[in-house]
Amino acid sequence: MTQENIRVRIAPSPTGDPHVGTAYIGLINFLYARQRGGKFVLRIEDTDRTRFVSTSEDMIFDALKWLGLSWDEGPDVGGPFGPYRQSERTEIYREHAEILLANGTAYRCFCTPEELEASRKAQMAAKQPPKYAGTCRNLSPETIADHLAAGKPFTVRMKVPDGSTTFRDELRGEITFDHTNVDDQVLMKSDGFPTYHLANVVDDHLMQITDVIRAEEWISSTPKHVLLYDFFGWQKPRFWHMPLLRNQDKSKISKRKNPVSLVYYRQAGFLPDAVLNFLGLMGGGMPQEQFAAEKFSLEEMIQHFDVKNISLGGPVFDLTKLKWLNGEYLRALSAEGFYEALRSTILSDTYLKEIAALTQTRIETLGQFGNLTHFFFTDEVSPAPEVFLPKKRTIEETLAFVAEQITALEGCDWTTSGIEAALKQLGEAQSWSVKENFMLMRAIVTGSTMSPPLMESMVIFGKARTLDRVRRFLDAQKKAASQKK
RNA sequence: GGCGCCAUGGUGUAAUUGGUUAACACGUCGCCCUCUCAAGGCGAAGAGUUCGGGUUCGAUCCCCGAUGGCGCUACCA
Repeated sequence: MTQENIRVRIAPSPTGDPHVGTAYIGLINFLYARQRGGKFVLRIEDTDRTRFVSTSEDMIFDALKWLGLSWDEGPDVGGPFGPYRQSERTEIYREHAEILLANGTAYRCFCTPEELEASRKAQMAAKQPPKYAGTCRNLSPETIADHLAAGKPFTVRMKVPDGSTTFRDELRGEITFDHTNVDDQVLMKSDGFPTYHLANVVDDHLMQITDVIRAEEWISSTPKHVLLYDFFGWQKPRFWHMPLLRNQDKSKISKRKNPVSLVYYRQAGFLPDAVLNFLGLMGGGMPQEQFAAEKFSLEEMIQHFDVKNISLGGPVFDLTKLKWLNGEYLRALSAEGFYEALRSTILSDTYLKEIAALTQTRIETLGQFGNLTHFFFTDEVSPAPEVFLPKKRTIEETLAFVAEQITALEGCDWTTSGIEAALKQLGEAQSWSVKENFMLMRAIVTGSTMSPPLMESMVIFGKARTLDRVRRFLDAQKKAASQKK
């Protein structure tokens, strides 16, 4: 038996803050590679230009480095199978789409988004499963030539044959999908970018990935991928689908119900070792006899973790337990180490300097520094209704407005002007005065009606932490409101 | 709705892969320590393994069904 060169990858999309789910899947892949002397590849899947966030890629790099999950090949370090950014590989996908077009396993589709939407609606109304109607499946060469000559935009779809696809999931065994449930997936969008399905298969093959370890949500599209490998005549990798991290209510983990940004965990003062340890607890994987206390390092995970032991129920990401674990790591630090941890995060010079600048004209003795800035250093503030509720507003409309504020903040540039513009625009649309609008936000973020400049404070406090604070406020108030009823 | 995946205390996991009083960790509660609060120590409550059928001398574990949860169902990943 020849020694197989194990190669695995994680493929995050730069669509926002780096996600705990990425860290989780990253950890599993990292361990898998390290345990087998394989390579761990980082690939950026930036094929969706509509959701692209320019700052995202660097945040992903930083977050993974912070955790200590280093990659052997990637956009920043290069490697023999680059480029590792899909937006730089469009030519490759185009060529491969041509191959499929030529061998008859794919076809051009000239349907417009509007037509597709209408068709989908009709199917839904008729209680039919929404599926591509196949309008362009068998166009004559002449029609295609005409459309092309007319410059009509088109997509490339895969031509799913009759039958069924069975593949092996390393954790679950064989899974079969009847092709009546596999749609003629778009492979190339009309903007010339590939969809995930094409890019993922092409890259995994070209990058010689041996094991695709990804989240469970991909199971239903795996038949499409398997079909594509067959269309190309390529050898398939092994598939491992990891359970999805969950909110308390068991739904797929989401920012609405849980902090999911790694930036948040970092800024809120979690230690990377604790986060990694906690992630390693999700789904099991570590032998319990040897680690009954459930505390272990990355090195110990490399030594003892076994992907095959992952249990398939979706684990609830329990912040309470993460905090306990983090506390354990904090206590294990030397006094000096603990102080250093503080100084490099929540009491860093840069953080302190930025905060100090806001207070100089607002205090009369240095001893008052804390009075004005405590909210920068606490995990939560809980303003009473007298503080946050505008005089002429009901609690219901206020909370509804806060929900809107969250949405506005999520989408804005995290600068003073960006925040101000987003909030003002929302206020105007909803007929909230600037004063009501900003005072409410001030109360939620600082816990008080008196504070340093709001926008500056929010910028310094950080997007991830600010949003978490506002979301938690909303959540708590909603609960309080519903209990009253 | 269709298709798929999953199912052990409130939460995360164990149970020589058919034989245990179902174990450990978090959380909760109580006691001790203590100027307070944590930490730490000790202890307790909490699941008869979603339910119903099978197979078996015997099922947490194997099979079938039901129920429930989750995911997918885009020119998003």
